[in-house]
Amino acid sequence: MGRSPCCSSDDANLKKGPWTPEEDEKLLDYINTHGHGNWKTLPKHAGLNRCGKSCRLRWANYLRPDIKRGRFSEEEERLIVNLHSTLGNKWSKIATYLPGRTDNEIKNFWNTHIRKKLLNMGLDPNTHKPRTDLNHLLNLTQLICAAQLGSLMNPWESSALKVQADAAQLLQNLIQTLNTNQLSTITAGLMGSQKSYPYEGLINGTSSLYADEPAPVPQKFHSMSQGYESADMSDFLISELVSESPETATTSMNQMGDDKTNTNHSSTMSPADTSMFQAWEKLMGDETDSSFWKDILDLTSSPSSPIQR
DNA sequence: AATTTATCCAACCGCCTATGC
DNA sequence: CGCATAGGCGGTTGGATAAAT
Repeated sequence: MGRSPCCSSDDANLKKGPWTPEEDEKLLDYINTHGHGNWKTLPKHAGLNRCGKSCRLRWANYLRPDIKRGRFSEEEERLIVNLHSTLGNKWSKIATYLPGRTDNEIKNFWNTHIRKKLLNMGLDPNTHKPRTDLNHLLNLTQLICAAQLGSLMNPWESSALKVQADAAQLLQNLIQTLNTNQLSTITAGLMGSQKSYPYEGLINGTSSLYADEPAPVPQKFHSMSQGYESADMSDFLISELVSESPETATTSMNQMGDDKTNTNHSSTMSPADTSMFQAWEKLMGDETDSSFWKDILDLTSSPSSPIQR
C-alpha cells in the first residue's frame, strides 16, 4: 500500500548531505546543456550519485542563476511579514512576490529572524495579533521592574534604555490586546458578532494584517519575471509592525507620562502611535471606574474567555 | 584558551497534488 | 475511475560557525 518514496530503498547507496563543488559543476553543466527535464533520470545522465529530488532542491535553492544572495532588505522583510499575514506559511507563494528569493530562504529567514522579532514585540507570529498569554504579562512586570531599577542606577546607560524600550513595547502591545479584547467583547455583546468592532482600524492603524480576507495584491507582483517597483510596493507594505525602533517606543512611553519631565527626547509620534494613544485615552476616559480592570482581569483569567484564542 | 550555548541555513523527510496512463 | 509517479511544498534536522561564559 502507498507509494514508494522518491528515493527508494534500492537507492540506499545514494549520496546525501552537503554538495561538493564537483557535484555542483556536474549538475550545472548538465542543466545548462540539456535543461533539467525529468528530475528522476537527471542524476544518472549527469553522472551524479544523488536522487532526483536532491538535485532539484540543489538547483532550485542554490544553483539557479537568478537567485539573489545576501541579506534581506527591510522592504523585503516587511513584504514577507505582510504576505505571511495574508497567506500564512505558504512559502512558495510568498516567494513568487520576492524575485530571486527561494521559498526555503524565506522560510529560514522567517523562522530565524522575523518570528523572533514578532515574539519580542509581543505579537503572535501565526496570527500577527498581540499575544494574549499571561506569561507575556509576567514579562512585562519584570521588564518594568528592570527598567525602573536601571533608571535609578544609571538613567543613560544603554542597557537601561533598552529595557525601558522593551517594556514600552510590551506595554503598548498589552494596551492593544486589552483594547482589542475588551472592545470586541463589548461590541460582540452589542452586535452579536465578534468579527469586527468600530475601533479596530483606529487601534491597528488599518493594517491588512488584521483583515479576514487576503489583502489585494498589486497586479505588478503577479509575475515573478516582471520584478517590482518599490514606489508601488509601498502601498502594499505595512509600516508599523516591523520597523518600530526602541527609540520610537521609548518616545511613545514618554508620551504617556508627564511630557514636562521628558524633554530630552524628540517627540515624533507616528500616526499609528497617535491613534493608539488616542484610543487608549478614550478607553480610559470611558472606563475609569475600578470595575473596568476587574472585568479585564476576569476576562484574561477565565479559561472560556474569548481572550484565550 | 577551552568549553558551552546560540544562531544560521542547506539539506532532508514525508506528505500532498497534479498528471499521465 | 483508479493507480502510479514526478514534482512540489512545508516542517524539521543537523552541521558549521559565532558569540558568550
